[in-house]
Amino acid sequence: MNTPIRVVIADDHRLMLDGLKQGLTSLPDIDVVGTAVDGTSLGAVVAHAKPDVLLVDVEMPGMSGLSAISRLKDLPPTIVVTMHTAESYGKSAREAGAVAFLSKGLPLPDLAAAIRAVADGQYLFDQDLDEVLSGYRTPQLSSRAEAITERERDVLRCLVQGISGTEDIADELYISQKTVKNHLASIYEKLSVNDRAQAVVEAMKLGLDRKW
Amino acid sequence: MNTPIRVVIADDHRLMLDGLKQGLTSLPDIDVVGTAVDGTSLGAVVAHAKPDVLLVDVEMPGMSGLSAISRLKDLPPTIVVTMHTAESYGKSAREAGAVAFLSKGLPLPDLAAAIRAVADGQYLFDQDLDEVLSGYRTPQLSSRAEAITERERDVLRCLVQGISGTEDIADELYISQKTVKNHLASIYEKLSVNDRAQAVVEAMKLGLDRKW
DNA sequence: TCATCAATGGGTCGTGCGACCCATAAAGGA
DNA sequence: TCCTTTATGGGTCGCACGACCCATTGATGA
Repeated sequence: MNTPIRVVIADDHRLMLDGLKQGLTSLPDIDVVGTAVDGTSLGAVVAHAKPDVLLVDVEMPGMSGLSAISRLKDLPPTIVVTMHTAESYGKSAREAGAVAFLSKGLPLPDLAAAIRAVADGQYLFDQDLDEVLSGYRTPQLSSRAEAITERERDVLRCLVQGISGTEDIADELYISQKTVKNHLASIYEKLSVNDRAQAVVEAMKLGLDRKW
Repeated sequence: MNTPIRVVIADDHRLMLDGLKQGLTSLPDIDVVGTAVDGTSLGAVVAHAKPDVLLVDVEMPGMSGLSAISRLKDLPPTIVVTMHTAESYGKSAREAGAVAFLSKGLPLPDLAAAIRAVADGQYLFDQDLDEVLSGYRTPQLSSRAEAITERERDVLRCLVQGISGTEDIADELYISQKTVKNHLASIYEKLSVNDRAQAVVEAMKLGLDRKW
């Protein structure tokens, strides 16, 4: 199972910070491991959380996002975001050590893609963002989840929707009860669980309920 | 069960919009039923989604948030948010028909509290925000969920954590297997389900996994 | 004072569930 | 060509689960 990408977010607007944190954490392959509301505390947070990717707002009171990251040594791959669409900060962001420069006008899934991209070593300064991001749009599911076949997913979806009885699932999918049991047995093995309740928990943790 | 509060959000920054949407939707008592990225489309969205509460950013290109809402008739209780801490827009917001004016520096849980407050008929313009919000901090759980007792929640928490066997739960909580079964039976009745898998699903839908 | 409810516990009964054995048809890659 | 995987199905067995019945303690409130 690919370990999730560890991200630290810095933004002085708590609403933005909390929203991003929530939105990114809900993705199965991204973990928000720390946050900062100003430039001065950022160093300590990064040193402690050891993120794979750093996400910083340019506009911050006191120390700006750019001076904050240029002051860090051992800077992880860093994405700088701004409210302005203008590329005014683009050059300075690069000079400060950032590997990506994005607008806050971007949809959240694109930011997620950008995080995956920079975690993968990409640089994102140019205009053809879409081209680079397209390769990173789908959340990387863990290997265990990938092993779940189409039909097994159907069964799992029934469980997550509250259809838990063998007979109910069989009726829902137009197959025999025995086949349902066979699929469940495969699911249990692949998810390392041993009953329906645990399967539901694992399915939700892996994000299998959100991507279909 | 109290129906969730229906909210429409308008913000030109997609990152903020998507983040807020995600963060608010994850609350058990709030539903985001529509979004707009500019002032012009807001009217149509509100007319279609019929929200209980409207959340609007002041700073938006084209038509500002304020002129957008002042143009609406049948305006639902409206919260205006701004990036600036300054109360510069406060008066204009009131004049435009808003019932609350908040900074984006607010933590997300406070925004959620504010939404509950205005849905309840409160006005939020003054400085003693904390006092008003304090009464709305905890998400209003549905009546069914409220009926779940302390000990039953312990059992439910075990389930959500993947401890599903009767004996395992009994060991975890230092009680007999019989007591576990009794608690489970009560849970099933209160949640209108009939096995552990369905109980897990319901617990997560009601947000019982996030508030303890 | 008395009733109610939460939490703890007992027992019994039937069946649904999970673990194991197996087979067959179709599809797809080596 | 053959082997692997997927989806479909059969059977058996033992135990755990859920549905009922019940009691005792302590707290809380009418």
